[in-house]
Amino acid sequence: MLNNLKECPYYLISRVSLSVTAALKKEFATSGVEQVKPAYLCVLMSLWQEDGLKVVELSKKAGLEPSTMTGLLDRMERDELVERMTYPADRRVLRIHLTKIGRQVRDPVLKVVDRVISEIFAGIPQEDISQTKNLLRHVLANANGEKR
Amino acid sequence: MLNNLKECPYYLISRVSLSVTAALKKEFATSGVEQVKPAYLCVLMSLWQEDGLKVVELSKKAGLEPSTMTGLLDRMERDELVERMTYPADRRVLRIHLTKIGRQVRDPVLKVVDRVISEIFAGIPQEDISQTKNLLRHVLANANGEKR
DNA sequence: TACGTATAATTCGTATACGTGTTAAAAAGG
DNA sequence: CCTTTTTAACACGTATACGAATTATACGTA
Repeated sequence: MLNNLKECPYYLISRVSLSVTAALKKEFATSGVEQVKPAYLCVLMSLWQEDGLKVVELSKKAGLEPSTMTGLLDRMERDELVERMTYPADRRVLRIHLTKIGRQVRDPVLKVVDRVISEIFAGIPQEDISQTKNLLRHVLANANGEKR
Repeated sequence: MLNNLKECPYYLISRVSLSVTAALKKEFATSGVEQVKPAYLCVLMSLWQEDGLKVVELSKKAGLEPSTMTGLLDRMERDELVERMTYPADRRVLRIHLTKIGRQVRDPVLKVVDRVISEIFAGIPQEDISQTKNLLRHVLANANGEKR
């Protein structure tokens, strides 16, 4: 039975997630992309690959609930990174499009992400990082598969 | 340059953290410990080891800001798991004590945590889990060490 | 075509976390 | 002592996330 916080994988994963979020937030704020927040990343990366996705498609890719995506898009629209556009072929749907700024921040944002990730993994062999990424993907598969 | 969400370690870690949180929440709710929320764990585990800690000590152990701990303790007090007690020797300090319920939930809560963790890591060799835990501890050390 | 069902997006209430600023009390330094 | 600094806890505003309920629209079927 677990009784030490530092031995608890849940504690470790949560702490790392919060630490990386804090590091990204700080770096965005001081790297000329002040309007970008860590949570925006999953939307931006999806739209840089394919612009004009629906809210449902974005939530699916990001692994977030649609209701969470609504608030995220509100803030991203306020920060002039995306726009919601109506879709006449299905009037329930909104297509999310990058603004000019949303396209322009791509390179600096990806540079920040690369820098933060390499700092956070400093001194850890690439092989270990790959193995951990595989383990995390396995865990996600467990979590999603066992829900049904 | 990263351009695929599934390759991004930050995405993987965040998703796993949220998945485990959701699984714990659901299991607590259906295992006779309805009043326990995943975020309470870091406080409960600290107090089960040593009751009567100060707010600052709890935040330090949990890796959370004191202002976050205030809200957490508000909810835990509302849910009758802990009480704030004044400390005459230093009137700025509040000592956090487990209630009777707070002590009673220990076994069922730890059982839920064990169960959820073993489900989430199903099919993954113990050795890989240990290696990942080491990597995460290393990452946390990087994150904390480089702040100064 | 009309009705029931499904889907897209949102709203609302709650939980969790941060950072800044505030207040009270203790500690330190002259 | 008295002033300055530090410390403990909290208040407040904001960001992020969930789930249940709601609204508008589309779809399937009788």
